[in-house]
Amino acid sequence: MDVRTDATPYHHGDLANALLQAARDLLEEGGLEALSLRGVTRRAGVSATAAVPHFGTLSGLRSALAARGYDELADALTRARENFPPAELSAQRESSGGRQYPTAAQAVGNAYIAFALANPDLFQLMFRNALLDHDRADLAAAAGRAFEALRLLSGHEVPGGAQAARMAGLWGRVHGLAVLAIDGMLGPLLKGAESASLTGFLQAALEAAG
Amino acid sequence: MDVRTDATPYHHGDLANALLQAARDLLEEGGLEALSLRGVTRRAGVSATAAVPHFGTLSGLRSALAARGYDELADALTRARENFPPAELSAQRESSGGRQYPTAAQAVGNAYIAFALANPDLFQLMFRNALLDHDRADLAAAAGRAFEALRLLSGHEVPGGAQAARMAGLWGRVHGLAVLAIDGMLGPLLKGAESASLTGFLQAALEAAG
DNA sequence: TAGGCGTTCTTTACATCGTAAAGATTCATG
DNA sequence: CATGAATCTTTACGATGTAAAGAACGCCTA
Repeated sequence: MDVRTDATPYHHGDLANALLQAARDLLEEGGLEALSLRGVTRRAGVSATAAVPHFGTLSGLRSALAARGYDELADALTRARENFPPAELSAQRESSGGRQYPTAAQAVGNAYIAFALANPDLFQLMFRNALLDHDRADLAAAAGRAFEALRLLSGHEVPGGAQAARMAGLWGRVHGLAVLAIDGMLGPLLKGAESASLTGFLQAALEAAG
Repeated sequence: MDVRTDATPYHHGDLANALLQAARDLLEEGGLEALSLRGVTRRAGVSATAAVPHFGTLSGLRSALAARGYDELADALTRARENFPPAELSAQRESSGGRQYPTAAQAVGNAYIAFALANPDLFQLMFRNALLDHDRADLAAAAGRAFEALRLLSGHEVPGGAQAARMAGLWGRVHGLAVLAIDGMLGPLLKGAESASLTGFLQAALEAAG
């Protein structure tokens, strides 16, 4: 017997997206520990197990969220590369004959760090493979896109098989600075630095020679 | 009325250490998610809440474990610096006049990465500040020791306020490579590299110029 | 258009977890 | 030897992930 008299219909219509949005909110508000299936469904106003048909387990929800993160990261990296050089620098570049590709690669690195700082908890989730299910097709596809875009970190090719090691070195540096900054580990170093702003300090750290 | 007739005494004697050892075992076996207060006490053969007098909450247990990790990391870094140069290289160093400090700094970086690869889950725990309680004196002290030892990453001083940025750059590179390797992110890059071994690849990535 | 089926969502249930509180036991200190 | 502090157990409670069964809905087909 149909006893539903209130306005909310039995079927939500777009519950998967609503749950993902709620999950992202919870993640931003309380970090990874605050991301729970029950919390997500509670915020979306549905029953405690309503996420099961869409994501299965908690790891499924996390993976769907991480997939979105990888999509956004891939977009941010390719956008940083395509929008380079910025308009205000094109005149200078033409006159001085400065190298375009290296600084374009720097712009990609800056975009990587900017994404991490803008979405710290999502970024951490994306790189905790133990919490994710890489068998999910959407996650594997999005991560692949991001890794492909990551090659823009390297501005120029390098002879021999050293290209992979070079990529890893560049990636390691931007990734390490990103996670150290997210976890608040750079506080003491930042205090003894010239630039008071975190992004300025990270910029200097990126440019400092090894 | 005393009804205890079995051999196990009511007081354990060294439960704190036993719990920490059990915690470390659980961490190595099942990762961060497997580290639970109840699991630790279960493995130690005591009641479910026996850890409370020693560590308080779960975050307290994690912090005590992380403190041990920082102690070990500090030891590993200082040992790597003090044991440099290795005996087989001292003759070459004297004859060629090679720079000692930069390669000693490399040895410190290698020790950092070696520690992370040898204790992946402990390493991850140490750098997740949201899970730790830095008000605990032992954790703050051990972390301070490790950060002090970390300065050995920089082989020589640098003029002006750029020293902090240089330190961050060096730290970021070794830390980033360590966490990327731990999370299995370097697989695709490793496949297209010369050296098949992970440590050899990381070595090449460290030396690759930016 | 009516019936049936798969999907979506709810309800119920259960094991496990962190943690608080109170009691039992032992140690230490006077 | 007595008293209090520290250690450990027992009990209890709310929250979580997940499994299973049932209700409501959309859709496809006869």
